[in-house]
Amino acid sequence: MGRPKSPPDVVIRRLPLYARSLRHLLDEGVCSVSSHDLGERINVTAAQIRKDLSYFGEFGKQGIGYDVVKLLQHIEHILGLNREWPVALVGIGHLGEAIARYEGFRSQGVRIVALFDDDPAKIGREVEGLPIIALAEIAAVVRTTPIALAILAVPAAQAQGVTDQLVAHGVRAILSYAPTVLQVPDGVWVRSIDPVAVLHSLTYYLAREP
Amino acid sequence: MGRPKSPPDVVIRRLPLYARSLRHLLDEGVCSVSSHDLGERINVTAAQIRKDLSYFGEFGKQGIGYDVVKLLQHIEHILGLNREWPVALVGIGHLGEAIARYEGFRSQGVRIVALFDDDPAKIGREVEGLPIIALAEIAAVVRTTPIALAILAVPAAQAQGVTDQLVAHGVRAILSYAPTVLQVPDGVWVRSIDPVAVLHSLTYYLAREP
DNA sequence: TAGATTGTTAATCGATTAACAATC
DNA sequence: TAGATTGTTAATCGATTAACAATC
Repeated sequence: MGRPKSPPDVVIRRLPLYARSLRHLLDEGVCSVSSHDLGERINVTAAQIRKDLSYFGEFGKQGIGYDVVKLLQHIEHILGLNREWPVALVGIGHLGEAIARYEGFRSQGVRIVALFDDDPAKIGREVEGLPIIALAEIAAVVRTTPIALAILAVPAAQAQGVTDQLVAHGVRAILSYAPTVLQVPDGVWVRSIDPVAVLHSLTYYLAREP
Repeated sequence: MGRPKSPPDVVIRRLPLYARSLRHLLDEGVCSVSSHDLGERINVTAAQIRKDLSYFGEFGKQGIGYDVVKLLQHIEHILGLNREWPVALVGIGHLGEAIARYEGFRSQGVRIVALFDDDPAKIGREVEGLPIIALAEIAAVVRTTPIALAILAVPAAQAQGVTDQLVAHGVRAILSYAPTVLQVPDGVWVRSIDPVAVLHSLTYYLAREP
């Protein structure tokens, strides 16, 4: 009978790329863009962009294209980027520190508000104005600032344990840099960034070339 | 008439996860594993593992499963991880330095052999025993050590220019951390790590929850 | 042997692309 | 108006899953 399909995850993962590209267009002073031109910038077909957007509404004008400002606002709203999500960063080694300092993370919709690490040598140090605190203190932190989103930059061996603690304190989405597959209950979202696995898939093609 | 299909990229991207899981099994002293048990560890169905492996040959025994050592060797060979691929790391900011120092990158099959950055303040400094050199020196470097694989940790604005230079000097696969879509000629492989885009897709689900 | 598990084929599911009426 | 481009439907393509004969 056709209740409206909810958008597949693969579409949700493309929306941030559309948003970024629209921000660039905005910077360039472009007011209006067609699905074709937008697609060219990110190597996606025009049909796919239109199909993706159609899950959420009608944002364009026939014969014209999309108003850059309005489409960007719509997508940011869909993604929840009109709010600011407080983020916990767990694991302040070299990588964690780079993440804490990375400009790009001070972006639309998310803000790192707490740094956790259980190494006594690190606790108390500040990075970018935020003190490093023990993970045990998360209970106190979420009492004043509920944290739904966390970034995990701990060694693989600790990743599952830390995940369990985060979830127990209300975290419902995790971006993990740990090279391991995390098990989480329903209702919790995990995405992994796995650069070594990516490198290891690239070598496949190198090994097979002329 | 059915010449054998070449394995889809999605299969190639899973192989490194199988390999990693097999290495863990090896560490645990497990000799033999079924597609079911292997799949459970990485949230993949048994059927998918068997189908994936079938693109490359027959590695198991009915009634028994797979010999861990042999399957691992096969997969590493398929991925080209039996060789060591010299890797160039370009962009030694906070992130680049974290990558250079990251234990996990000193892994099976790949080794960072050169650090590039064009910031005069950085050139000459050493990280983990490797000197930071100007990108212009890549011509000299590849003369002695041909480099097919590069990691890009430069700002988005420089990413395309750096990519063009790398490709001109023989690089054929790039792992990019720059939040931008790179354009490359045929025969060059690019994979992007885009943590901000991933965060921005997670907020979608957070925004929609109870 | 009986039980387990592979490799493979066919069925299913889902995502992408093509096409086009609607309309700016 | 004529040309351009949307939103949507149907067709295509590709990936995943189920099922099972083969066999250890």
